[in-house]
Amino acid sequence: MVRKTKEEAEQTRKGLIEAARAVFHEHGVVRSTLDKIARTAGVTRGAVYWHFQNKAELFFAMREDVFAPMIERTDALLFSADYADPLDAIEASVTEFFRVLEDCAVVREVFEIMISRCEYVDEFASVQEEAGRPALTFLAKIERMYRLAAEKGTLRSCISPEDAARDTWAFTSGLLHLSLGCQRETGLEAQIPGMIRRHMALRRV
Amino acid sequence: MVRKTKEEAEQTRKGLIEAARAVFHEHGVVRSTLDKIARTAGVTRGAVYWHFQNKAELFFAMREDVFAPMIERTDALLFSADYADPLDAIEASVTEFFRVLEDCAVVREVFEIMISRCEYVDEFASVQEEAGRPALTFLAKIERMYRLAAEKGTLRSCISPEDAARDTWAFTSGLLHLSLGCQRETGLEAQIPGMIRRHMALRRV
DNA sequence: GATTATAAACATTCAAGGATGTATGTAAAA
DNA sequence: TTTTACATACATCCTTGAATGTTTATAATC
Repeated sequence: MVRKTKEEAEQTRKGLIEAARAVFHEHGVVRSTLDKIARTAGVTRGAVYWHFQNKAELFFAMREDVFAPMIERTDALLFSADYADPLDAIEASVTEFFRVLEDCAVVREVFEIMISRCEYVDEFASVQEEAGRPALTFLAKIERMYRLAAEKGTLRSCISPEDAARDTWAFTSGLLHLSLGCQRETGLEAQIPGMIRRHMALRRV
Repeated sequence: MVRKTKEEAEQTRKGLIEAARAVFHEHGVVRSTLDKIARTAGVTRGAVYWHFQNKAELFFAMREDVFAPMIERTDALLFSADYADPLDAIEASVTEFFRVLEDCAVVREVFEIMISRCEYVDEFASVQEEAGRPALTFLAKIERMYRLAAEKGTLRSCISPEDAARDTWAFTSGLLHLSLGCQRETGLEAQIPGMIRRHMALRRV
């Protein structure tokens, strides 16, 4: 079987990304060989080298596949006009993020790979920078929302929007790392929505 | 040169741990070969296999070398009798943790390796669990302190000690990951003490 | 509408270079 | 003398990148 149609080729590509996710998740990025990924996808290394330059590019593709929709989804809530109080928007956005993380195995796997199954050196050093960018823009976004809340008077006056944003920023990052990194099977997931709610409650008037 | 004295042998062991730290930090754990580590320490792989069973054991030793003193140090502050208010003890302990992290390159390197240069699969899967244990006990410890604060009346009554502890837990973890993982060179380090202070201020009466 | 040239979409093979674990050698400390 | 604390050598096994082979979808041509 050679020379597939465009749709079939696209299927192969998707299959490789899926396989990469599974293999990366099981063996870690460095120990995952292109051969194993290819075999998992039911093809050979030739297919990998056709669709991607190398392992790093395959990794990027796998990541982008999940990251972009995730950001779009949470941003939609964060900037939704449905919430009169910006604090509600922040709470909804963060809650949704962790809901997807728990409900969608694909998303969770990719985040688990990024957090505890990839060594950010050499070709992958840039991944860390790129992964850090969404984190930085997230900070900027919630800072904006906190400022809005301050103007509307729903943020407690003893807290500056900048401080509130940084605190929530660290809180969210920690929650992500704790829930995926080390605290599996401790029932943390079930507590996350409550933790978020009470975190936000701390800064409401 | 063969058959060193016990002290010299111990020096070799220390040297191997130091070399491992440097090489792990530069190339990531998986891509670090025992040969490279040995050469960096000025010995051969024979020495590595004499002192350690394999790479994993060397990794454990490197980690323990830094972790244990770190925990001891922060616990000393957390449980110090010098602070009348348990919230002050928590603040001092966490602040000290990040101070050491910034001041001590060795400690920072080990944490950086643990956070972004190691793939937690196979032989290293257990490392993640072990690394998660200090995190869990930290939660238990600050929960105890928050409870004490509640009894003393220095914790705001609208927050339960459990909630306060979990929030601080996530905050601390996030701070650690943000400062080491992705937000280098953004001046975050300089803001950390202030962030901790204001985080704690949020829950003081 | 049939033919044909082109290039897409892989499979296979090759060359080269490590890495690990173990086995063995060895000189000095104890 | 016996261990210790390594160094050296060996066997095995992988992995990657590139080169080359193969078949067929597809577009251009007639």
